[in-house]
Amino acid sequence: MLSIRHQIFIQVALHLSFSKASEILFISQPAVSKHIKNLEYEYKMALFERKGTQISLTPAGEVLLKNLLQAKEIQENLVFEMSALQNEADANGQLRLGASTTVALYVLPKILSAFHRAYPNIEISLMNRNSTNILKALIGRDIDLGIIEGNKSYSEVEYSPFLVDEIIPICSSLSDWKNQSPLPIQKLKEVPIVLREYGSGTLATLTQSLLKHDIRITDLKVKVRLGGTEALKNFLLQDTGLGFLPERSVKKELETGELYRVEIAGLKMERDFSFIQRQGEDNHKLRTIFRRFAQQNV
Amino acid sequence: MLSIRHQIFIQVALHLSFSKASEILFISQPAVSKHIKNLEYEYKMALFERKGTQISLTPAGEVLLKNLLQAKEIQENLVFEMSALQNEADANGQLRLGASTTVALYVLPKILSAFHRAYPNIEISLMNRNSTNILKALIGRDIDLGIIEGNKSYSEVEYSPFLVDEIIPICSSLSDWKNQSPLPIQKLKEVPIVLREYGSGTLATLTQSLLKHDIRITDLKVKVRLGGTEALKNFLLQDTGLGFLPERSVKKELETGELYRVEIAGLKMERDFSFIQRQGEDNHKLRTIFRRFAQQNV
DNA sequence: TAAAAATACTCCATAGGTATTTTAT
DNA sequence: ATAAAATACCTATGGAGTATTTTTA
Repeated sequence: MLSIRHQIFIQVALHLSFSKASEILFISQPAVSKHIKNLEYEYKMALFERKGTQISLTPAGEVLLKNLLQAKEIQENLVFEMSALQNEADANGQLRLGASTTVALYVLPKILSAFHRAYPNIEISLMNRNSTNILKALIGRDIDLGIIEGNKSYSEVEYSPFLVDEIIPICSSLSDWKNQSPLPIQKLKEVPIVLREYGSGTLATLTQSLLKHDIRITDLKVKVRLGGTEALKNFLLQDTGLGFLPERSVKKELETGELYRVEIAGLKMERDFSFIQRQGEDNHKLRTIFRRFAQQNV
Repeated sequence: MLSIRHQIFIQVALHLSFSKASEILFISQPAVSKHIKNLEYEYKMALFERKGTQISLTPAGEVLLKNLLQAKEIQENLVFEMSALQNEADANGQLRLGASTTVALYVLPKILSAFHRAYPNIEISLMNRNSTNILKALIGRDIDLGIIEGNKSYSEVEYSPFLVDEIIPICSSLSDWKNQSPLPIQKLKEVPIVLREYGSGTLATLTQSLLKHDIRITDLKVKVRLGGTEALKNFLLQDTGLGFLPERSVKKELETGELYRVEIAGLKMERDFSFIQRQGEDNHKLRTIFRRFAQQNV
């Protein structure tokens, strides 16, 4: 849809290199030079500043890039819609997802597998970072669709709800706390606790929920702090302490009986996950289809 | 920005004719045929149905057109932004406006003249219809920016406020009602009145305002009904009756003393005019600039 | 002196033309 | 018979290549 010339410009502008662009596009470097020169003649303006071996965008180049990236979004959608018309299974396109750990590890694998069966020609990539970095990656156009905690309605971003994740108290089936369930909430202060590291979303939710019962993290007998859901899970499997984990991350272990869900009266820990995409890009059919598919297959 | 091929497709799809498109684009009809054929080969789908001498879009053609029109919006914006970078006065583009009578006749001329002085290379066209038809023209993409009464927040359309128009009671300077000002509102029922035709916005506002004082149009002694503001104004200049007109339409006549503003206690008649543009097309710089310019130069 | 962009030149694919045929009303 | 699109065939521009030079860090 976009003229070859403008497609070439986009790559040069994104990589700030004529030769890098030529490699990506599988054409020669002089061809790239010529196209950019033609564009500069066409617009009667320099699009790049040549500073020795480095190049950078001029203001005109920035304006051009901004508009072309918008058009490129439409082009990608067009590719998808046209290919999908022939046959759903032939639908063609690429989707760059980003999600924070719980979703990326325990929710998406099943969904992605089913989605891939339904649309085998869609290339999906998944980035796994914390919410802040997913947001950055979205704004920086490194991903097309993100799934993060909360929905703080950032002005550059559109939110749509995905799922509610429950954090539950867990102990090993060997642990004594299994028999003491349900546990009165104030009793928590006497139990040896295993926690996630500072900065984890799971820990933040736990902190929030306990505060409602006037309990602070510092009131707890914290035995050890572990980085990552899996590490914590594996620790609990070997230990007698009590830990807090997303229900989805221990589904299998609860079924096999390796881990046990301890009831704590009145303690409900939930966090919302939402889809995010860049403002004004809601006419992108593949993203909409993926969102609906995910919402229906959680 | 769009490849030549797709630009040609757009024209064929909009006019549903290969030869019409060839005329518009100043190329031969066989060239058009070839390009469409190539596109159909590229997408591996028919884009047009050939039914004898007529052609129509296939579903695939519809999808392609929809996406390309979105991209064309961006292309037009790009042309404007790039040309404006060189020099504001060189800014290049076209703007198709639509407005209802009061605005088109009494507000826009001054603004358009000033705007043309500031941006001599922008082609402006102005369509003058009633609010409903302006809305239709906007949705049908015959205009880019409209100015209509009210702001009923139609889902396909974005509103932004422009100005408040006051409707005032008017009589000729020869008329006796000039001396009876201010007039008690109930006295209106005894005054010979000249009204606009059914369906006019001015009449609707008048009807609304009188209803607040429990006065119906049928309570008035309506002498004559006239189609159009100018007709009504010219009639009043020759007559002794009382009429209602937008203040902006009689500004000059009030200054010269040919017409006179009758005060009616407690009767305030106002209507809001708003800019309208298609949803999601707010990144169109020329339209934004024109809106701001107009708002500052009312 | 090495890395990146620009220049020079060559070649061929394709956008565009004219003339003509096909198709459906 | 006429209007519109398709086909055939020709031309020339411009997009792409290789080889080489220029530039500057």
